[in-house]
Amino acid sequence: MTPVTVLLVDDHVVVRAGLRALLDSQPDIEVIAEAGTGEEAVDAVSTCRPQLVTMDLALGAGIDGVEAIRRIRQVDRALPVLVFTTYDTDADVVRAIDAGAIGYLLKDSTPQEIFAAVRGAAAGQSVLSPPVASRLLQQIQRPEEALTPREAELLTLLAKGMTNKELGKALFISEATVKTHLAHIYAKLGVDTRAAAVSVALRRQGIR
Amino acid sequence: MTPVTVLLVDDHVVVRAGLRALLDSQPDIEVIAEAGTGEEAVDAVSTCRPQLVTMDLALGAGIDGVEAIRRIRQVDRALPVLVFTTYDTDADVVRAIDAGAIGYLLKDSTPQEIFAAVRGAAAGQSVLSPPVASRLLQQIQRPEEALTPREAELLTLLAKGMTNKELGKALFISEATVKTHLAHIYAKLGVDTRAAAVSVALRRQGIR
DNA sequence: CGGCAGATCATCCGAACGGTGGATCCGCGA
DNA sequence: TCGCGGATCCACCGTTCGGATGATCTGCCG
Repeated sequence: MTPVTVLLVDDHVVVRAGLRALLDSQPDIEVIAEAGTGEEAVDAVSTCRPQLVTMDLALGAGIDGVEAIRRIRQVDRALPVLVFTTYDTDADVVRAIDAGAIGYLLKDSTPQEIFAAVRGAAAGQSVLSPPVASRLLQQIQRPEEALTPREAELLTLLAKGMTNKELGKALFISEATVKTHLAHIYAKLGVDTRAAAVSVALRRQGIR
Repeated sequence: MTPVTVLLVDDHVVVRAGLRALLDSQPDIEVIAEAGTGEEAVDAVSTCRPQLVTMDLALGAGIDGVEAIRRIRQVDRALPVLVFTTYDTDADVVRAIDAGAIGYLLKDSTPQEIFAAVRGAAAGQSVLSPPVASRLLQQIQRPEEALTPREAELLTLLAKGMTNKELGKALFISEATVKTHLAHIYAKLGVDTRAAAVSVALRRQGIR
């Protein structure tokens, strides 16, 4: 039988080299291309026609991993994309799955887990790292903690240290509305000050 | 001539495999051992006697990279340790250099930079990734931005979302003193709200 | 010894914030 | 069609915060 052909996408040469070394050690898996940016990845999908893509979410320059997934799936909706990244923040996982990723693997996975994930994803099965899976379950089990898009938007700006007045101008809403959103955010996050909310926000949604 | 013998320390199998693949492609460099935790690394230094150690700072379980560097240098003060990590937060760089690292390399470095760094470090030369170097220079050129220990302490607690009153009780000082410290912190960080200060604090000192 | 930096405390005041309790509008699904 | 959740808005009120300013005490370095 022919091996599964894989395209690696990661901006770190070292990670690409490592994944290639690991995957090529398996007779039924073959890395046929690498890409260091999202743009390269989209091109490589067209030219190399891999059967599976592994995708880092943080890609340094250019479009990010989520956007790359989206574009790849515009080119080939059947092509499974397996996210392979370091962090499993709530927002990242949801955004990646939303963009069409078939699985979400953490970089500290064991080789066995990685092989199984690649084979599973190539066969069309969803694969999630255990920590990611439990996170998602939590998210589902506690929907009351899920911020609305507008609240998340506000929280992001809040994390920049903006005042209510500035938030209002930035979002084209009144200061009163800002305060209403903030009150909702505080309730959902279990805090009662903007400083604490910023703290939670930066931990949750990763760093910027 | 005999190649430089290297011990790789990183909790990610993929990264170890990648570095090994890269370094072993060079005739004058030879990876002789790998370690996934700080404790393993210290043991491996004794048993394998490498001429150079590459060290990730985030090691998952057990002691962290900085502590590992410290212990390795207790075993062999002449053994150069090259930090090889993803992030270059101010605090990390300073702590690693302080612990005795001879260089600080970022994981998104090119293979050429990595080879040069390994050869340089093995020869006893200090090597810093350009972004890291510029950061350190900034730190030195703007000592006025350096927070006093007390201010840093306060900032850490502030990042937990505490109010002035709570900060005062936690640090056994009056609320007035808290405000004085905060004013100094704001001036040094170039912000004027506690939320913005928290934001800066979390970026600077890494997370947690 | 004299000064300087750090830590401590104080007071005052206007601005910003957080809590409470409303209100309207819209779209979506039961 | 009738809710319900999301987004928007408003007013009131007490608390907190940030800025300005000045003061004392300590330890250290020249």
